[in-house]
Amino acid sequence: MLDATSSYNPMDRRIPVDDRTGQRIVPETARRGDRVSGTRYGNRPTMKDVAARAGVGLKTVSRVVNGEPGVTPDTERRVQEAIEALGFRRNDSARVLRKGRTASIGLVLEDLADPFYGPLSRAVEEVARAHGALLINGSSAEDPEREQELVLALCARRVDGLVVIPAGGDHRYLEPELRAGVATVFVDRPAGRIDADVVLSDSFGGARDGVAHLIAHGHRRIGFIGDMPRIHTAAERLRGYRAAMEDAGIPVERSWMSLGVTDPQRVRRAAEEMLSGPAPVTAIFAGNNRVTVTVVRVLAEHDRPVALVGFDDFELADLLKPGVTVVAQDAAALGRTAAERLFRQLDGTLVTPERIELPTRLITRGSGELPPAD
Amino acid sequence: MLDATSSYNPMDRRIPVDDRTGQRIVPETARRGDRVSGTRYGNRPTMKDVAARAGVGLKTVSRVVNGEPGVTPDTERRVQEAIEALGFRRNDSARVLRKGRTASIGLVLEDLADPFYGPLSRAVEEVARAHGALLINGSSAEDPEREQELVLALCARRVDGLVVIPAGGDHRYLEPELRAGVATVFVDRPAGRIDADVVLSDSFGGARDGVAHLIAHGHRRIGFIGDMPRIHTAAERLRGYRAAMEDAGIPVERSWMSLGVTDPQRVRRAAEEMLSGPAPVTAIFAGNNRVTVTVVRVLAEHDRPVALVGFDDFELADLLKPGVTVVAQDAAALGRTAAERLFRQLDGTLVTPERIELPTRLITRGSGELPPAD
DNA sequence: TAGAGCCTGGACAACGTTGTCAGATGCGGG
DNA sequence: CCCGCATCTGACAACGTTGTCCAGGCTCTA
Repeated sequence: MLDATSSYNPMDRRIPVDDRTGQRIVPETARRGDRVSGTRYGNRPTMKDVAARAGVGLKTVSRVVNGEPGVTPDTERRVQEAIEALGFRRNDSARVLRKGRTASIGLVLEDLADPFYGPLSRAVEEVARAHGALLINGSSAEDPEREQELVLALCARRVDGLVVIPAGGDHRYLEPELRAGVATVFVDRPAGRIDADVVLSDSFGGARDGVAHLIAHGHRRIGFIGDMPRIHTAAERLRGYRAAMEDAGIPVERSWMSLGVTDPQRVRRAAEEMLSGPAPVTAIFAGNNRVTVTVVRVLAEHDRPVALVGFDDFELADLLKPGVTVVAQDAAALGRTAAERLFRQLDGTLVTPERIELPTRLITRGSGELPPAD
Repeated sequence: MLDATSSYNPMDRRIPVDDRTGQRIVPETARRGDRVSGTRYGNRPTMKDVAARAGVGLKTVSRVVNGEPGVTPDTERRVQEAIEALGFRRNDSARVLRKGRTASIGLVLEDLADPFYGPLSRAVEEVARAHGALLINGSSAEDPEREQELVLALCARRVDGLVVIPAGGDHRYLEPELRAGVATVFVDRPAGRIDADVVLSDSFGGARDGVAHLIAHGHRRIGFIGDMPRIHTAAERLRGYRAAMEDAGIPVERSWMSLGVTDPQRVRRAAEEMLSGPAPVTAIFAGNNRVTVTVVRVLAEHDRPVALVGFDDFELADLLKPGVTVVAQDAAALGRTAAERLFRQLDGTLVTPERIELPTRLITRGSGELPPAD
């Protein structure tokens, strides 16, 4: 774990006590009375300070800061000078308290470092920016509790809206928030036990098409490696795999499927098992990005050519030998669509929650077109 | 551009006016007087509402919410029930206003979608989390004005600290913020005209080592493709290139260097030019991630083998044929180090600004060890 | 049984901003 | 010269929370 034993504990619930004496430490605010030339010592100038310096009223400063009409150019100049001189910056917390809106939206995703979420996050940010809002984001690390913790922290900060890539399966804890008017859109996976907007990729259709592609190239023994079925996308992709196999009248063997496998070592083992034995698979369908990459590594060490189709595109997939055929989903489009719906909720254009599925696209690059090496 | 003509304009400076009638629209707050069973209609319950429902005083609710001592179990239970029933969530804006700290830090980087910044961002987030703080981030898109806009917006929201990957070269606009006690750390590139903490990779040393590596493998005509020298890292890497060449006594020809080139098409053209003509380069040093990838693409189409070393590692570099030799920097370490310094500033452990350089690591994978094909 | 001391709970002000409203100022016309 | 009007300005309350401080009720002891 990370070290967090510092004295910076903004949300600390304990009363600070001096280690040696056991005395209560004098809280910061008690020391703040001292004034140095009009501004609180060690603190930021307020509109009041600006007003005093410019020799005008408080509200006049407010008007200048917000570009409201009704201030003579001369007064405005004096105020501007005072602002400049003091380095005044409006306190948006106070503003929010008064106005009710924060002009910020929250994004909760699984892991910012995952290349799939980078573009998604960026797309959400761009839409937010176009609406004058800032983006606060957090990674749930695929942990439902951490997701809830994050979401509630964002709500406590009164974000105007939430874009959530759910880790958990039960989002009833959001009900009071929805009632309070927090716009909410779920992305990539549907919300659990709650009626809300959802924007998804067509995981089922994409996986079915990808597997059908392998079947069309003559494969019958096709492996599937994917995440835990409790994750909606993983379950849907598995369903797509099964559907394609069933459509082709191929009974699926137990040993061809590896579920809930996600870390490289286990993926590696799973792939190696499928590829050994008396009747090894001749093709593999990889349920996501990370799995695909690991499988590529395994296949690179493998002598017999094995076909591969992966769900989700990745950089350089075209440069590998052979290029990796993938079912591509558009992460940026997911983010953009979700954010746009969010802001339409906020301006009242949107009322009824909907479920939107974005199509996927099969990109053939070679690995998915290899014939079975029986 | 993105559509932003909605009625959601939280930071709008104009007074809302009805399009057709020209009448001023009644502002939200004017409608909020209506009360429904104790809570503001369409609004969130406050501690006052909880207090009323639980039949206790306001401060008692505050105590329960913050886990402060001095509340009988029975009272606490009643308050908890009221909180539950009303779906109360503490308003952190008000809290901030009162306490002075927001428990959030801002991160301004170039582009969240860039694979280099994902891990960096995540590392900052983890440290923040360990300190109970949330992360707000924004992309500057390498635009100094947008950087400043973002930073100031974050300051207005009173983030406790800032981690900035600077796009601009002049950060004097941050002076009032620093004076006001906003902890600030610059990452990846140094701050301009201001005295602040900086955490960098050793771009100069890394580039010098990378180029020296090529020289050690017999190359003398070595190309350099990098970003605009106004970007500090780009300038440093160029300096490293020149230093290595000079150390080896190789005079650098003008045509070997391509600066300020960053989009794929121009990188492609630059690489092709270096590789043609009477005395083409036999090796290329790529100044960053994106350049490296594009050069790999060009070389893949090229018949004669050309050695390549890239600055900054990327996923799958090992899987290409040949594997790409890189000077790796640790993005996560950059983020972690920066964030840790930030919180040490916040708890007062750290006072004097410092410049920290993190070492790079040469990872040989094949492309950098190719002999010159003279 | 009275008084000291502790524990619990609540009234109140303050944080920095914005909306309301009324007062001040200046100008032109009667 | 004074009134009316428009324009500009400022006093004040409110937003929801937390820190301070005091009151009232309890227990314990002399």
